[in-house]
Amino acid sequence: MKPIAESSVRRLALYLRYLERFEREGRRSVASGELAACGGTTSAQVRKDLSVFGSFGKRGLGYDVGDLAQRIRTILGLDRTFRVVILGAGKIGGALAQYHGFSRYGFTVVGAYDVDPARIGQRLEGITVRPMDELAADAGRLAPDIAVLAVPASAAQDTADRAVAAGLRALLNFAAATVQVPPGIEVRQVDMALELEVLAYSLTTSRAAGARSRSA
Amino acid sequence: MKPIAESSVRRLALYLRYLERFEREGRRSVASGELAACGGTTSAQVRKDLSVFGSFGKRGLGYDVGDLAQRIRTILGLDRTFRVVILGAGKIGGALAQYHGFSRYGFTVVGAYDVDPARIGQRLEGITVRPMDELAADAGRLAPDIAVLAVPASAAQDTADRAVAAGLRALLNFAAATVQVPPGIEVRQVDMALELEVLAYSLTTSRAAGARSRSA
DNA sequence: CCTTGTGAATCGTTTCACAGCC
DNA sequence: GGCTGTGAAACGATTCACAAGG
Repeated sequence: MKPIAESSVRRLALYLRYLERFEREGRRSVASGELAACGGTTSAQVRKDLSVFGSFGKRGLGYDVGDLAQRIRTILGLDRTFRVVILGAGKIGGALAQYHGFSRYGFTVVGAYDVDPARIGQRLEGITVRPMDELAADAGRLAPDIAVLAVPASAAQDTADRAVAAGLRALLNFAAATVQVPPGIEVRQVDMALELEVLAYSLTTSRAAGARSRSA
Repeated sequence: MKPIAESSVRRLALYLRYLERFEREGRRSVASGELAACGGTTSAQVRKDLSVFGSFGKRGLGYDVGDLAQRIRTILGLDRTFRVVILGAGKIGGALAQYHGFSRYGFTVVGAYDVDPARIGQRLEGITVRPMDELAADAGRLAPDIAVLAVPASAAQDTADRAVAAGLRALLNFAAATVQVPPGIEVRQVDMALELEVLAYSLTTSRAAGARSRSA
């Protein structure tokens, strides 16, 4: 199975989200143009994204909602549940633990860890915060797939190292610091400060320009 | 001033972050290759990014740390403070309000709003939560630049509409829902569920592949 | 007729390679 | 010698446009 471009993966995941809404609404079929409108792209893009994996649509009619949703789940490997540990039980970690979208999209929080003794033993949404030092020992039992880093920037690299040492191969890093990991480990950065800076830039430029961007 | 590619803006903001660290450490000069290593890119990329705006470096020597930092601040418009309102005072909104990175990068939280009467009047890090209905009325006094949406996906569109009605032109949306805005309004999406799904995809594929990605 | 699936054309970004300069 | 600045080449992604099929 050839590697798909990340931008394509993102869009597919987004299509899936809308397909699931359509499923709940009882819709039967959907055209590429409608999916495109939801995700802010074009119908040709939707069809290209899908065409890599085969021909799922019916010409003149569109795609079967349920069928396409299931196919995308299979393509993306989202037809199973993923086990998540939260590293850092501060405000952000706590907020993430209770985030409802987690379970909705097939992710289960199976553990929470912190280095601060004051936080160890606290309960976050039914999960007891455990000492960070126990992460590697717990990993065998918990079998986590993904670590979410919710620690200060200064602790990000150390926490990433611990996660990797515990056998985790996918990290979602909320800290405003790039972390270095060995090859084969996947890291995604969610950097709020950076997003704000990009917004700030667009504010400073578009003031005059009057922004002729499409309404999407 | 011509519009720079978003990918370039992101990298510039990242270079700035590392330059500021170098400044604190008392470093005088830096070569493109070093900045590249920090941000996981190449020296040629760094030089291309900068060359759009002029020639700031000295051949054979590199860039002056303080000078380059200041130039990037000017380019990105980050040489002033931006005023942020937080819309949604739940767990996520609360966590964002206390996020220290905010002030560190030149963003000040000037207000917090919620529709839930139970949350109105609560204090978040020195900010009193106000009724969402008052947002438009407060906007003149607070002069907010950016709205951070920390509401459930189901409320995202309504909240975005309120923000736009209140005169905000830049939104950072943490809800797992795409929002539609009029042209000229900038929206950035921080979608944790989507990031997790991308990670999940990489887990399902790379298992066998053995990932020959660069160590960055 | 409407909508898919897809090769070809276009567009933008990244990488290469080297001349120019300190 | 070492590193910048930059045109040219390579690459990748998006858009176009149309043939094919329900």
